[in-house]
Amino acid sequence: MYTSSSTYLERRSPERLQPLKHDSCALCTITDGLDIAILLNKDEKRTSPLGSTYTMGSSRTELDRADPAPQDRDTLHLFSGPPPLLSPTATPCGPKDWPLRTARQSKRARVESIIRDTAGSSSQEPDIDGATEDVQEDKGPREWPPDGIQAQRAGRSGVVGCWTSEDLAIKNRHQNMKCHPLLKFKSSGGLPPEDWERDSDQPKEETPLEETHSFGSDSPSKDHYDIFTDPHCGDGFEIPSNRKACGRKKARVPTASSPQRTPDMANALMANILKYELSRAVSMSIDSIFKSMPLLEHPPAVVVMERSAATDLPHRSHLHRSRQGTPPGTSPYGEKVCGSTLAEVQTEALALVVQRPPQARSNALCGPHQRPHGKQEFPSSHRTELRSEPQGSDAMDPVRHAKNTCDGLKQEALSAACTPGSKVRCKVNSRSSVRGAQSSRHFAVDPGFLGGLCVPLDVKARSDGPQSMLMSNFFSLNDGLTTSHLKKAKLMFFYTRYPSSLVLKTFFHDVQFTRCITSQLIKWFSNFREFYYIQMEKQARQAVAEGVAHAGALTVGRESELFRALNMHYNKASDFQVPERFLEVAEITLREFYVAVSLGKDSDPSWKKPIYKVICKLDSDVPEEFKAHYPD
DNA sequence: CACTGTCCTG
DNA sequence: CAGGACAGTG
Repeated sequence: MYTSSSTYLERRSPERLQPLKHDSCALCTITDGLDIAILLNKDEKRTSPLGSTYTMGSSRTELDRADPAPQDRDTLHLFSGPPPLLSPTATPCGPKDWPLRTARQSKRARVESIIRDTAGSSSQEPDIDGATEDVQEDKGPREWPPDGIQAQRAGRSGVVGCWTSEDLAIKNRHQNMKCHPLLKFKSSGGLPPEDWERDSDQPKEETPLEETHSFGSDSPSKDHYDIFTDPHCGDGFEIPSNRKACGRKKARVPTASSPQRTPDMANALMANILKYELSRAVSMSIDSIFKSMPLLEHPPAVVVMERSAATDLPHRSHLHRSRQGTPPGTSPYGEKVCGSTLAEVQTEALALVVQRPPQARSNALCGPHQRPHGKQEFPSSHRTELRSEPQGSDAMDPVRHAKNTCDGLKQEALSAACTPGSKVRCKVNSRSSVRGAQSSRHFAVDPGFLGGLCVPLDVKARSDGPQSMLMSNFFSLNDGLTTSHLKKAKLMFFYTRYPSSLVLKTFFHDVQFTRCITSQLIKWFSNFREFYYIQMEKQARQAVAEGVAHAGALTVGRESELFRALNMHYNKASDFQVPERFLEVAEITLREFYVAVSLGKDSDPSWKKPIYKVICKLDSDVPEEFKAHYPD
């Protein structure tokens, strides 16, 4: 759930850092949580502005504020994930001889700080909350960053406008604080990253993904005090891989003056804090999930929502981009996400939302397949196979319903998905739709799931994980043509070689007819015709070459070579009883070609056109059965 | 100009 | 089977 959110930031952060690395001014423009770590890191290098992270946390308890450590940890933890930029061999960000021992000391110091603060230890400013105390307390090794920098950041990032009155009140009480870095989260997403952060701060919350990529693997315990150096942080600009660790590590150097407290007290306090943070994190993550739900419910709105995505929850905007063909490894912000893929980022969350037991899924969406079949052209021996395809039109009903609820704008958006950039999309659609099945380079997605969901072929082929699976399910359900559609089209070809768009819409009523879909269907039939005419011409030339006396001598029977070729192409499984009429039409076509060839008309570049004209008049009505089901 | 169909190519 | 170029049509 929220893990993905935090992971998102974690993955992203290194990228955001990149440009900053060499340009300290860039700090001013950063609007998400990253700069916090940067600031902390940088500041800590000189001295550390710990405690600053607290003052503005208006929603936090006094206890929280009293101790900068947890907050600090949280903040830094934002970058504790498996940054793609980090190599497994990343060197520690701090001195190599900073061992876990130091970490324990830091922990201890933090707890002590909590105790001290809650006990109402002295402060130079009586009405000041813990943050200031912390500042005072850590005054030795830490300093506030130059006011100029903070003010600059505040100004440029527009953070000030986001301050709550309480924040401001607190701010006013702290002359040293020009701006609280954490406030920036308010302008960058609504969900305080520290909350996501906190989530992942709990070892239990760590996803397998994070574990595999845990660059802090040196310490299996996921101790956040592990120290790593981002290889991209040159010149001592250290970005903790376990970023929080890095920053915190330095920040939390215990002071010699730290009073000793009993471990029991510390534990109790820590437990309380933990409890509080946990419950808060859970509720926040639930909120974030619900915030992103509308997206899933109204797929066509994607384009419309795109604009706001940038200012929305990061993982949400991320979804948009992924869906819109953002090249793999490119973040919604156009940055390369080195190493990790965005798909990975979303994997857990989406899997949680979508995955259900195959059967339940199938039933839920598609329902029992009801085939109003008459015998007609369908041999009973194949009835089972035909019925087995759960992609009845019923299956699409939910989608159609959803579509119907869309307003014009959304319809337009959906249409747009197939127009301007549509070519790309269409390509993906049909191209992979046919080949995807065979192309095993596509990924392991529960086939039962996809089939049960009546997911378009392209989706099946493209699915490179639960992420794209979810995307596609909601986005493409009604704009993709499936193999079943293709098969149906081929069988329809036995009746109509030149279907009108009305016929297409009638018999493919379960797909959202965009221009893209329409032309794809038209293209299909065009291809069918192409093959058909090629076979006819080939056969006619062969007849001419064989010295067939007259056209009447040419017949097309079910045993003929010509018919076999055609049947193999349009009815590969031979599970469809080809209508007699088709044999007649084929015969007529063959004779037309024979006559033309034998008369030497083929010297005319457009000699086939008259034939086409004849053939297009031979179309017959497509049986009603084709409206009802997929002959797959 | 948009759409459709054919032809060629991959 | 799809994409692209091209031509014909309304």
